[in-house]
Amino acid sequence: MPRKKQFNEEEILKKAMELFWEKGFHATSIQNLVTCLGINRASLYDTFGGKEELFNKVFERYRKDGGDTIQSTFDKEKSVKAGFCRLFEDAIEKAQNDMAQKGCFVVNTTTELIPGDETIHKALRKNKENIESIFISQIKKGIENGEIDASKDAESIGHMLFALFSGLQVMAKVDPDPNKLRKLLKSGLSVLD
Amino acid sequence: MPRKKQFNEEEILKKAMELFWEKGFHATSIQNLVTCLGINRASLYDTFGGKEELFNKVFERYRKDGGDTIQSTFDKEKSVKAGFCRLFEDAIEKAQNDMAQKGCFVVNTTTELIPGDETIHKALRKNKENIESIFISQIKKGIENGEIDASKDAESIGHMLFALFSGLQVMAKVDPDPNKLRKLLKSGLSVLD
DNA sequence: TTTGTATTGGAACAATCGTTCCGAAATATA
DNA sequence: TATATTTCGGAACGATTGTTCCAATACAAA
Repeated sequence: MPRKKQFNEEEILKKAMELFWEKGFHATSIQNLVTCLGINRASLYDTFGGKEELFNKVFERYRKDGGDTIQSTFDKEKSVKAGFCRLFEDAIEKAQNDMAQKGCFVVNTTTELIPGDETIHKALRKNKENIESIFISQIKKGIENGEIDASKDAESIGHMLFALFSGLQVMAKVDPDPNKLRKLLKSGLSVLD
Repeated sequence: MPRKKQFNEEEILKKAMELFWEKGFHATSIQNLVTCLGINRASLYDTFGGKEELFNKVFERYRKDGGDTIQSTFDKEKSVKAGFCRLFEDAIEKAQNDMAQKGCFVVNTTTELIPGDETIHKALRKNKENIESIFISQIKKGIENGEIDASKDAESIGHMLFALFSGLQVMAKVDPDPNKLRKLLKSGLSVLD
């Protein structure tokens, strides 16, 4: 009986993500969304609830995808160091190809929505713990392998590389010059040697 | 003949900075400013021009003060390594004492106002070059001193420590736990050894 | 005290904010 | 084809946005 949806929900979420990612939460208006997504104002509210709910849904998507991507990046590489290298190289390449200089959606949201939004804060804390624990277990794996010196402290390096990863995303917004970013990367990953 | 200003312009700018710093540009309304600054709406426009001009003025202040503080931090310490250590320790302590978890105004502005705002973009690029050049010249000084191994690449490490510094400010918003931050710092500064 | 300028509170501006509602159009099932 | 249900376009909501203007007030200098 019911009429079919005339839009692909996945594609709409993708477009919404792009917009929120580029402009941030507060600077993105419903009118922006309606125009950009190409769906009706009423449909937006019927399907997604409202601006805040849409943002949360979109953000959770990005966050989850990001975590999975990081894990699979390590899985694809045959050494721990190569994994970290690939991870950072990918980020640099993405920054280089991103004409809008959107940076990282997670980092942008961190600085925009904390303090104030407890939902986002909780999600970000979870995200941090998730990625850091991936980093740390990789480093531990490397130590067991003999690939990384056993005198290293996996936790310290894990936290440090997470901070460096975040910082790289900030820097890429100001100056995405791949040469500087690669230099930075080389120095940063030297802590594993 | 003219009546004296009934408010201290310096204090007003300080309060405005606090507000923009905590909430960001877009989430701060003129009404917020009027209420928080305690001055009249008309006075705000007469004295500072408007929201954007006020923000730019406030931001430029923060940026300049920040750069000067960093330079004087190095000047006060007797070794290069101690300088970097003090710089990061100070940032950690500030994050710890900042109940509002505002983070760093420059980092927040970077992620909120780029892309789109060319004025801010230019100021941020200048800021980055300024601080990086301080970092790099300190490292070079350390190499000449013999304090830092001559095989190190000053520029690479300079870029890297700037990124780490930015990343630390992002992390501090999510989880300002000083223990983790100090661990991170220890690993990060080990690139100088 | 008078004069001249600045600041003040508050009204008012058009524009936009996020959100809601409704009648018309569309379409999968019966 | 008839029915049920949803999406659609668009108007409209009250609230708030950044900004401007004005008459009243306050105060330093003449």
